[in-house]
Formats: sequence, structure tokens, C-alpha cells
Amino acid sequence: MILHFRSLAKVYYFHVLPLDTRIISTLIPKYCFGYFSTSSTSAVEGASNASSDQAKKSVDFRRNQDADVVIAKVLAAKGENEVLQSLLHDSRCNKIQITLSLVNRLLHRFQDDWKSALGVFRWVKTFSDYKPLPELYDKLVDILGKMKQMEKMQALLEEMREDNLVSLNTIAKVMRRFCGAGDWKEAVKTFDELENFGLEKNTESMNILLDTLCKEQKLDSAREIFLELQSHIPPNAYTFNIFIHGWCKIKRVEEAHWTIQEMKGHGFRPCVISYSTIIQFYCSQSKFWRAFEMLDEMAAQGCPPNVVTYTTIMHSLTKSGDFKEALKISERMKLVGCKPDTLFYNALIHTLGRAGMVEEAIYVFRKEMPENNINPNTSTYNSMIAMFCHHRQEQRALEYLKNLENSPYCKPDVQSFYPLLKLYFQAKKIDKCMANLLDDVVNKHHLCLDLATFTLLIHGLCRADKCEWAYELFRSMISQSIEPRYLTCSLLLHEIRQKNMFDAAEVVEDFMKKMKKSS
DNA sequence: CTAGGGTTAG
Repeated sequence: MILHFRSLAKVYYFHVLPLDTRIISTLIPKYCFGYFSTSSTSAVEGASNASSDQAKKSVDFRRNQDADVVIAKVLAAKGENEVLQSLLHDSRCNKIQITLSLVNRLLHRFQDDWKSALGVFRWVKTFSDYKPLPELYDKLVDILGKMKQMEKMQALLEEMREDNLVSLNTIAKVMRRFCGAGDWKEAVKTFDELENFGLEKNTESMNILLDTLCKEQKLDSAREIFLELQSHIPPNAYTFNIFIHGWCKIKRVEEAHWTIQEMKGHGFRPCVISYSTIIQFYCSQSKFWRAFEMLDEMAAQGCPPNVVTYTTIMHSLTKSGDFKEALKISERMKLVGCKPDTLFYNALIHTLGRAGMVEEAIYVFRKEMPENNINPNTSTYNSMIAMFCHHRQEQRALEYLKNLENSPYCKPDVQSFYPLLKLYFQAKKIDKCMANLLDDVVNKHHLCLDLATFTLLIHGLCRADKCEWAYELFRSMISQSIEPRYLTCSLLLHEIRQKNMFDAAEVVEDFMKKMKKSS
């Protein structure tokens, strides 16, 4: 259960600075606050020359400001109608040019706040020269469904139907959300009424329904519906793979094997996905001999494993601590000429890191990957950074972080910084380095801290006898609707009581009481 | 519409 504390949030939102800056100004002690970065949020996609880079940055910056103006206005209102009215009557908001990226950003910002999302959507629709794309409707449908606002979601669906905007993608989201809310019958009903939306009941839409049911572990219902529809709608190979995955998900692997037979009975050959799904299951149970048996069976069936199959096995072996076997899988894959990809290399680097083979990991990153034309992504960099931090190599970690920041292919996320922050706590370097790093996270990269990072910081600061700072972080968490763990709260409470911060203690205590009630 | 990351707490 996520707790909302909008009233508390408002306290922070009355300055004129960009929103993200306002949040972080409560995170970092004043003396650490040397500058406000003006760099933009967006990573530059692909390589580009310096001047267009500059132009893009200034456009991005203006759009960020537009978004910030709207966000601040929305946060000051409550309820979808109040949001709409306050935006309509704001002269600055009315001058803003509505663009796809702006609306996307706003809906993303309010993806956990359906009232604001709906209010914003109503507002952008009042601009006569702006027609939201169907994808934006879909996004809103998803937000409403996620927040379990089923009546609102269906009302929007009806609105879309009248304008002929419902696609299979919309229906997929609606069915997933009904199932997620525990109402699988309503999902089936949506499928039954597919023709009302101008869509067809065919193999593709049936597969979406079955996949939805299987992912929610409603295998028996899915099975029943499948048998019922079988005489009207022919299954394809996807249909059976969906069931194989579903059975594995609820750990009934016997049925998964049985589905393979059924598939053959319908004239479909089990493919690499069918087998890899079962292999993934055995790996997750650490029954590696079973996984290897499946590899033999694949060979016998003339269905060679692919990079996904190998990555799955290697990664699971690493998780169970068998680095030697994991690296053998990597060798085996290269031996048979199967081409690696980014996810494979991420897993390999992780394995090498866990095995303490730091230099080998660097070799893979700097030599092997470029030679095979595989670009690193954010996770690749994050694995390298985490590995260096694990081995107390701060300088190398910082070097890779810098490369990540300058990469044309990807940008840092919160996870990129977590290991470094942790290292600073372990090394008791809690002053300047860490404040600078945190400043980068929020002001340079416009990232929001997540639960794990907040927890790390608050625990670390409490231990380091800096609980005023920890308390500010606690308040910031609540203002962002990120619920602290109970342990975090009690740790913080203990510290601030010792410092005689009575008002703060009361705030934390009140919060803990509400936690107990809702759990 | 079908298969593959991690961070984890002291």
C-alpha cells in the first residue's frame, strides 16, 4: 500500500527554482551547495556534432522548465477537476506549447497519481491545435488501471471507443489491469466484447488474453477458455509457448512438458523459446542437471540453443556461486559460434566480477565487446562500477562513471551511483565526495532517488551521527510518496530522540503509526 | 502476443 502525503509535500513546493532542484535542496546540507547545474535531462541519442548538441540542450532546457511550471501547478491542486481548473486559469500554462514529449513527461511524472494525470490530460485536450495520440490515451488507461480505478478506466475506454481510438494494445492493457486487480472474469468479458471496439477475435487477440491469464497464474481458467475457443480460433506456436511459460511460473513443470507434446500434436515444432522457458525454470530451482538434459534434448530435436538460453544458464550458475561452470557455458557458447549480445556480456561481466576476475572483466569490456560490435548499456556500466566498488577501487569506478556520463548510447541511472555511495559510507568519506556525488545525481542528471538509495543514505547517516540530514531525506521520501521501511523509521527515530529533536521524532512516530494501521 | 541483468541489510 503506497501512502500519499500531498499536504506534506506542498510545504516544499513554493520556490521558483526547477522542481528537481527544489527536492534536492532538502537533501544536501547548504554548505555543500556550490552551484546549480544547467545541463539538460535528456541524453543525446546517437552521436551528433557540438553545435546541434548545444541547440538541443537549450530546447530541452526550456521544455524542462515548461514541464516544471505545470508540475508545480498540478501539485498545488488536488482532484482532477481542481487540477484542470487551476491549469486553465494560469496565464503561464496557457502560453506553453503542447508537444508529445511534454505530455509524455507529464504523464510519466504522474504515473502513480491518477487524479493529476487525468486532470493534466483533460487540460491538454482543451488546446484546439492539439490532438493526443492514441498511445497517450493508452498510457492513461494504464495509469488508471494500475491505481485500480476500474470505473474511470472503463469510462475512458468508452470515450476512446466513440472516437475509434481503441487498438489491440489498449485492450491488452485493459485486460492486464483487470487481471492484476483480481478480476479475470472482467478481462474475459472485455475479450468477448472485442467486436464492439471494431477489433477481431483471432489468434492474436486470443493469445493476449491467454498470456494475461497465465501471467496472473490463472492457468486453469486459461486452459478452460482455450479449450472452449479451440473450435473457433486456431492456436499457433505462440499459444503453446504462453502455456509453457504459465505452467513454469506456477512451478508445474510436468504440465509444461505435457504442453510440448500437445504442441507437437497440433503440428507445431517446439522452438528455442519453448525449451529455453523450461530451462529457465530448472535453473531457477538450481536443478542444473535437468537444464543440461534439456540441452541434450534440444540437440536431439535439431533445435540449437541461442544466446538467451546460454545467458540464462550462465547467470543462474553465477547466482548459485558456481563461477567455474558459469564461465564454461560462456566458452561453450563461443565454441559453437553463437553470437553474444549486450545482455550476455552484462551477465558475463557480472560473473567475472563475482569471481574476483577484475582484469578479465575489463578485458571483456574494452576488447571483446568492441571487437564484436556490441555496445554497452547502462547496466553494463553499472556492473563494472559495482565490481570496482566491491573491490574498493574507487578511482576506477569513478572513471567508468565518467565514461557512462559521456557515452552517446546510454546515461546513468540511480543504480549507477548506489555502489559508490555505499563505498563512501564504508570508507567513512561522508562529507564532500558524497555531497558532490548526490548533487550530480539530482542536479546534473535529474534523477529521483529510489527506495534502496534512500535507505542506504538514511541508515548510513544515522550511523555516522548525521541524523539531521537523515531526517531531511526521510521528509523528502514522504513528499515523493516513497514509503520508508519500518526498520529505517525506527533507526531514525532512535537517533533523533538521542539528539532531542522532539518535533522530528513526533513526525516519524506519527508516520510509523500510520504504517502499522495500513499493513 | 511467446524466453534472458543487478543493488540488496550491519
